[in-house]
Amino acid sequence: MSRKLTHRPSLPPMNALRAFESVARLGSFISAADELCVTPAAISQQIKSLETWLGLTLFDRHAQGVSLNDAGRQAVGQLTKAFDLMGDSVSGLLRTAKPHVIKIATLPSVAQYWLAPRLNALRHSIPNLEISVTTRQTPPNLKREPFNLSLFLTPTADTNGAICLAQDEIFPVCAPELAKRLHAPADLLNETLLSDETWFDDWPLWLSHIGETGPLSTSGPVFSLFGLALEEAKNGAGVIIGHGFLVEPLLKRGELVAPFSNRVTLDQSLCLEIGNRNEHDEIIETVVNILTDDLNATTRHNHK
Amino acid sequence: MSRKLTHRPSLPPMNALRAFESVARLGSFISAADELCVTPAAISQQIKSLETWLGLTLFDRHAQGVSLNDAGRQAVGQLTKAFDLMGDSVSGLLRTAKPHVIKIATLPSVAQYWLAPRLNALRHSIPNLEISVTTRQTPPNLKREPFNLSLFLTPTADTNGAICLAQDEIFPVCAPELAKRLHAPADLLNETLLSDETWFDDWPLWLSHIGETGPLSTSGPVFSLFGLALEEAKNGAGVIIGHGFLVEPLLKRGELVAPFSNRVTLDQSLCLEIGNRNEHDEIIETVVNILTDDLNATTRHNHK
DNA sequence: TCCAGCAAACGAGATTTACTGATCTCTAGG
DNA sequence: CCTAGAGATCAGTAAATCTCGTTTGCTGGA
Repeated sequence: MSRKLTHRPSLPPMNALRAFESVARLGSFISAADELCVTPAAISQQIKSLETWLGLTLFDRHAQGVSLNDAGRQAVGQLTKAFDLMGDSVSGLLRTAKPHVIKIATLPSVAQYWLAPRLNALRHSIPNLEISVTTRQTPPNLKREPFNLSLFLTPTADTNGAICLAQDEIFPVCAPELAKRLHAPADLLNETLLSDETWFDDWPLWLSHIGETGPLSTSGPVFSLFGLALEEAKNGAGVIIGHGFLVEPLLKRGELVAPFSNRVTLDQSLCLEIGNRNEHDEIIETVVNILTDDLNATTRHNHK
Repeated sequence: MSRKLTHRPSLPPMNALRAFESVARLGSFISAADELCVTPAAISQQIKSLETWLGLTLFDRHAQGVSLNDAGRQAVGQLTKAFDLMGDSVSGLLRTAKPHVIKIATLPSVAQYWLAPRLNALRHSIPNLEISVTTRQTPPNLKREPFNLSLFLTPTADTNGAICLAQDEIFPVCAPELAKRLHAPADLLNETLLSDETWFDDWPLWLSHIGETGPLSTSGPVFSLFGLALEEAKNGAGVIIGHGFLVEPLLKRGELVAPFSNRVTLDQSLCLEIGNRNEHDEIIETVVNILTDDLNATTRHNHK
């Protein structure tokens, strides 16, 4: 009945609020766009629609970006709480309804070379376990998105509350065959330098750390996934920068070798973060224990 | 860059969450549809999309409606808090940014006959005051929607925290000319009985309360607004059920008369509710004082 | 001073999402 | 057995949201 006399709902557009919260928290339209998986233009429009609806502006616009104004600063705290609550309620729902499902978010390369070898141990130790692995380039916001675990490279500065599994260490690796031609970094001049989109900067990074500033071209083939590039390297197609925790097993098996001793330690680690959990959630504890077995091999089996 | 490798955002559809929260709180798709100003079909689809996304159901379906299941019950509390927080942050934003704007939500008839005469007093007492009156059929959720005041008929049972301005009292009124023909309720048989959509039940209600169960037809012309019907009554077009707090001034001025002494007191009152406010918000205090002047005429001017 | 580069704004068209209106199902109650 | 009420379903449509290409405004370096 009163449904016909349609009054416009006096609520602001919610998606615009989410966009605002994201921009406010991250500090720029571009980062917010990344987080929400849209273009900055979409963010720009959402913010604009919100400001129009409210009849006031929320950001000061500068040439080099935006910054919250007083009004925006007032609102962001509560909004962040609200969206966190929302995310947490959904996570909680899924945890309770499907306690045997573990959702892990990680980098594609970590999933393939670090996580995959350990999945069998997990399935073996925990009957009925259902593991869902989601690969992405950026870590999820565990307060919002319903993942149980996240496994990403984290700058050493902000490893609070995370379990560090391995310091990140980079160095060139290649097929044993090819390595015979390499005696010093300068020899790389004659080789194909492989790289991938995620770690595109690894070659210049390693070269500059070892003091090599020569004419080495870092413009070899670029693969969309580290895994693809690494397979090529195994086939002898070129040299690639490997990350210690990923290539260690391959080195052990002799499928790859590290032609130089120059390892560069980066200021970041492979870190395991745990999402909000229910009380007495033994499954997640067990999973974490197994994944961290490499770290504290002596304290294994102390779960349950 | 990583913007291109579009991972689907791991968040549930927010509008579906809002629909769910509304249904959970109100207990039915239809009430939720009313609250959100959409059809029940829309709610049904939103709920369904949410349940599909989650991979679990949130309601038990019965023929006569839905009821929350365990999963739904777990989630609703947090979600309600989240949406309340969201609404509150927006309200706070508007209050702070535009402290001189007072938004009032009320019934159309109350706006016209009760509020309008008092607006001048408000404007007169508070310089620069900007009053925005929104009329609708159902009270706003003050935790969510950015109104400063709401003025609606509230059942006596749930007047907690509200200021009751007048008990609701209904009785027939008509033009003085027409009243000459009316000596007892039975005389209404020969008259046109006016009514409006909002208070369509007033005639049967009054008749049954005074013990009149006769053949009186209550099927006179129905106006979409009480105000229109009342104007017709003033013009002598028929008899209408008036609400005491609305027609009192018209009776005083002699534009209408109450032909019978049978007044029926309903179990509801005109109540003023105040939305979340900032500390030290003198303007809203003043407005409330002026609107409640009728009640406590002796304590007036005690604001400031 | 001029130019390159970054971040955001803008506009048009494409796409996705959400809503409506009509129809169908189920069941409690007459 | 029939009816009324609450949902579910479906197809067409309306609305919102997004993308792409371009433009603007500013800044820091040549």
